[in-house]
Amino acid sequence: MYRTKTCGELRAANVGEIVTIAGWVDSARDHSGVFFVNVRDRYGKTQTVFDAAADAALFELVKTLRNEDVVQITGEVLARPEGLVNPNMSTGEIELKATKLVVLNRSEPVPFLPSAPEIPSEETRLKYRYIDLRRPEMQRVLTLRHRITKTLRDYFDENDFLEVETPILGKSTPEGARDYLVPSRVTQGAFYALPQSPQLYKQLLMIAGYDRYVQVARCFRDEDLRADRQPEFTQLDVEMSFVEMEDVIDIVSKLVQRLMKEVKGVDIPLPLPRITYDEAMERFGHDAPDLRFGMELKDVTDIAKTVDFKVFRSVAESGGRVRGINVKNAADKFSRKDIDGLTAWTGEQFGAKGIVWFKVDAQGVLTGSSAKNFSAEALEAIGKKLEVEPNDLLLFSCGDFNLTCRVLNGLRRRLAAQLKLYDPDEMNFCWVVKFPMFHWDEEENRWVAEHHPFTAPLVEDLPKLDGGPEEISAIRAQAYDLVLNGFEAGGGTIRIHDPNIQNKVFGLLGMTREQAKEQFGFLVDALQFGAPPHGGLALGLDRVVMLFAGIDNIRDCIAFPKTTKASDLMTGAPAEVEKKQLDELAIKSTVVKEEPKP
RNA sequence: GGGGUUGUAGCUCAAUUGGUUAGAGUCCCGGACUGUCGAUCCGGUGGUUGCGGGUUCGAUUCCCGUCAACCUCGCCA
Repeated sequence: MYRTKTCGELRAANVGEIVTIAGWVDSARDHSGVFFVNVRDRYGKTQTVFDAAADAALFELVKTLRNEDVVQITGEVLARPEGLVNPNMSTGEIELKATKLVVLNRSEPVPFLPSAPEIPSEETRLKYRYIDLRRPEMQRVLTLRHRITKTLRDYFDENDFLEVETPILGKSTPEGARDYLVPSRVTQGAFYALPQSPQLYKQLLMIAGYDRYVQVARCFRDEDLRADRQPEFTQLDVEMSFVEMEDVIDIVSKLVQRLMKEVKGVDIPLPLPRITYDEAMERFGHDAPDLRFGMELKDVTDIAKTVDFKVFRSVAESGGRVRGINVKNAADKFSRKDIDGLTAWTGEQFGAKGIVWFKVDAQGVLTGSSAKNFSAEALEAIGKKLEVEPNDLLLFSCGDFNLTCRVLNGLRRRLAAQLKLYDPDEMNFCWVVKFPMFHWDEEENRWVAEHHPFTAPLVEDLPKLDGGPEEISAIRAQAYDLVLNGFEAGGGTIRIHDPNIQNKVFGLLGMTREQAKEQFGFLVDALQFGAPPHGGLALGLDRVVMLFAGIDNIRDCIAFPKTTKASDLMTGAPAEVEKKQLDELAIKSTVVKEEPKP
C-alpha cells in the first residue's frame, strides 16, 4: 500500500496521526533549513515540511525534488502554527511533518505546470492531455461528468430500465449524417458503419419486449465540428414501450429535476415550460430558444406593407417577412459604427442584405437614418408593436421567414451575451414540441424527414398524409426536444408502429417498400412481428455536462477530445497505415502525394 | 468547401511608422535565505519570430501562398 490518506482529506481532526500520502510535487519551496513540498493528487493538495536539523540525509533528498516528481511522504500531521493557516487550501489547517520521503518517479520538466495561473494554448493542452488533465479544473469537470452519468444510471435503474449495449460495427444507412466507415477484411469491398446513434437497435429492443431501455452510448458522425460538436460523442439513449409523448416527457422531466437536485442542489418545479416549434420560431427565430432573457422577435410585416420604404415594402408584398427585436435601453451603447459592425456580421454569417435600425429618443420617437422613409404614423405603429421606451435600440431584418429567423436569432444571442442580459449560472429548461414532420428538399426535389423515417405524425395530422404539398408540409411530428439555455440538450420522437402509416411515410419520402426494406430491412421486417407502441429520447451527454459545468466548449468535458479537424493531437490519429494493412482490406488510396520539391 | 482570429524562448506574453544585438515573467540550471504557500533575492542556459516565396538597403512588422489551432456559415439532430 502506497498511501494511507489522500492529499485532500487531512483536517485539524487528524492532528497527531502518522500518515503516508503519495502524489505529484505541485510546488517545492526551499528556505534553507526548512523545505516545503506541496503534494497533489486528485483529491487536493497537502503541504509537507522538511526540517534540516531533524534529518540531514532526508533534507538532502528533498532538495532534489522538482515539479511533477512522484513522491511518497510519511509523517505526523501537525496543526499549523498560529497565523500560518492557509484559508485558501482545504487542508490549510494542517501540514505533514515529513520523516520519510520515497521518490517513486522523477519527472522531466513538463511542457506546462498544472498549477500555473496561465492556461496554455488549447493546442498544447491537447498535445499533452495527460498533463492538462492534472489541472484541478479538468478534474472538476470530469468528476462532474461522472456524477451526472451515475445519477442518470441510478435514476433509470430505479425506474426499471435495463442498460443494453448495442453494436459499434453496424450497417450504413442513407439518411442523416455522414457515416464513419470501417472496411471488412473478411468480406472485401464491404464496409461497416459506426453508429450515428443506436436508433434502430433500440427500436428492435422494444420489439423484443425490453420495454424500458437505456444506454450510455457512443455515437459517431463524420461532419464538420464546432465548439459543441465532436465526431464521437456520448448520448444517453432511452426508449420505452407502451408510452405516449407525455410519458416520455414526464420521465425525462423528472430526470432533469433529479439532476438539478443532485448536481446543483436546486429544486426546480415541474412541469417544465413548453413551447411549440412554430411559437419558438415566431418569438425567438430558433427551435432551441434561450429563454433566460426576453428580446423577443416582433413582426411588423403588416405595417411594412403600408410604408414608402422600398426595402420593407417590396419584401412584405412579395410574401416575405419584416421582423425586429427591441434591445432595451441600449441606443446609447451602440454607435453608428457598432451597428454597421453588426450589419456586416449578419451579412457574413447569415447572408442578410442589411439591418434596418432605429433609436428611440427621449420623447419615445423612432429616429435614425431610415426614419425619413416612414410616415409618423408608421413609426408610431412600429414603436407600439415593439413596446418602445426612450433609449431603446430597434433592429429589423426582412426577407424570407428563415432568413429573418437566422439573422434575428443571431443578433439576439450575440447582443444578450454582450450586454450580459442573463445570469450565466441559470439553468433554463424547456420542451419544444410539435415539430414539422417533413421539409421539401429543393436540391433533391423530394420530401425529407425532419427526424427519421420512423417518426410518428401527430394523430390529428394523420389525414394530411394523403393531402397535397400544402398539407404535407403542415404535418407535425410526435417529436420533442429538451432545450437548456438555448442549446438542444436532447430530443426524441414517438415511433410509428402501424405498418399502414409507415408505408405512407416511406411513400412520401419517395421510397418504395422494397427500397425501404433494402435500407432498413431488418427494422421493416421486425415492425411486422408485433411491434408495440414505443418512443424515446436521446440526451447529448457531453452538452449536458458542458452546460452543468458552466463551460462553453464540449472538448473540455471529454477526457481525450479531437480538434476541429477531427484529429487527436496527442496520438496523431488519424494516421496512415502500412500498405500491408490496406492490401488485406483490398483498399487503395486515391490520394495523390506531392513529391517534395528539391 | 467559404469567411474570420491567432501563430515570437518549454509555457504565457511584449517588441514604436518597416530599423540596427527580438525582450519580460515563468519553467529549467547554479547560488543565497529557518515558515513559505503563485515564496523572495542574485546569476545563467534557452529563439528557423509556424513553414515557403515576394517587396525593400533592411521584414516579427507589408504582400502572396501554405500548414496548424480556434470561432463560424454550409453541413450535422
